[in-house]
Amino acid sequence: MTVIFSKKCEYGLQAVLYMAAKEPGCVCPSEEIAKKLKIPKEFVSKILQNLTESGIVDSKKGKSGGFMLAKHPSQIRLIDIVAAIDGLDIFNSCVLGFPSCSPDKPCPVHHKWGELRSKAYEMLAAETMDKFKEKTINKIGKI
Amino acid sequence: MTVIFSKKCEYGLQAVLYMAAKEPGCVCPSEEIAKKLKIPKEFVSKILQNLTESGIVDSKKGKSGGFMLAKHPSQIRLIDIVAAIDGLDIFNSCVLGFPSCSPDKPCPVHHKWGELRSKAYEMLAAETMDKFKEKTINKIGKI
DNA sequence: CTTTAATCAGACAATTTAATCTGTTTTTGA
DNA sequence: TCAAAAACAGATTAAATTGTCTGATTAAAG
Repeated sequence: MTVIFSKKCEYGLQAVLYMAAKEPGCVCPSEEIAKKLKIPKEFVSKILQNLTESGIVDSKKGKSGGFMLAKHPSQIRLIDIVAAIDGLDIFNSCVLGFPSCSPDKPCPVHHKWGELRSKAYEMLAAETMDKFKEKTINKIGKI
Repeated sequence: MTVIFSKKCEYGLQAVLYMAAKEPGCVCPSEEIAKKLKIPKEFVSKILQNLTESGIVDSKKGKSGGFMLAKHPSQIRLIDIVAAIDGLDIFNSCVLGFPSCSPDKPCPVHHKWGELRSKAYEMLAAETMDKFKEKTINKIGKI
């Protein structure tokens, strides 16, 4: 099997995209998010608690509580979620699994892979949540 | 955590690169490969058995036996190893984990990510083992 | 004030992946 | 022929990831 992001990270990205697609400041209980995205409720709840610690999400306890974005969607980048959940190791470690792969000890694909990786990073760092509102609504309607 | 290839696949790529860097037709016992690459012997042995079934590697049992490449290094692409071990799902499934992501049901990053993914595929499909001989020798000397 | 619905905290279970172990078969070479 | 060294097969263990459960705490609303 091959993975880019962990399930945690995938769900985290989905959940934040979901919240960003709703009215700003809107409070979403984890159950709503879980149902709409068809993912486990307790799991998404845990993940959003993590993102709360990272300052990306805010939470409100008690009845009519739930989660909401802590910042305007235009201030949240895809890479912020990835960094908070999976970390940024993938953008530094060797794709072939060689130890201490670096410019002076490069693995055979160091340069070529590095280019792709940089492009991926740049993409994730350039795109903010506000750009995806319409696309997210569209996709979630079709799950 | 984030992963591109599984450990199996990483070790498989390393082992094939190692064999491709040696004299053509050279027989390598798994112990030698494991020691040089500093990876578990039994594990690499298992992986090379898999690659034998896929026709990328050949094996010779008994004393002075071991593994060797089944084809000339110029006929083995990086993507062949990936396909044999991890499969090519990563190049088809949604990076955000959305179900049935496709051109008519695209996820928010479908297009942008698709471009990067295609570039990665093309790279892995273009590069053959013979291109890496020198770089591999260099890297393994520094592990 | 009590019920209800939510986060939160932490333990637990299940699954997958990674790694190890044990033993068998095969082949070479002394 | 026999011992050594290898692949091969399959079971087992270990670790990480994913998912579930239980209960505590908090806050709103009747």
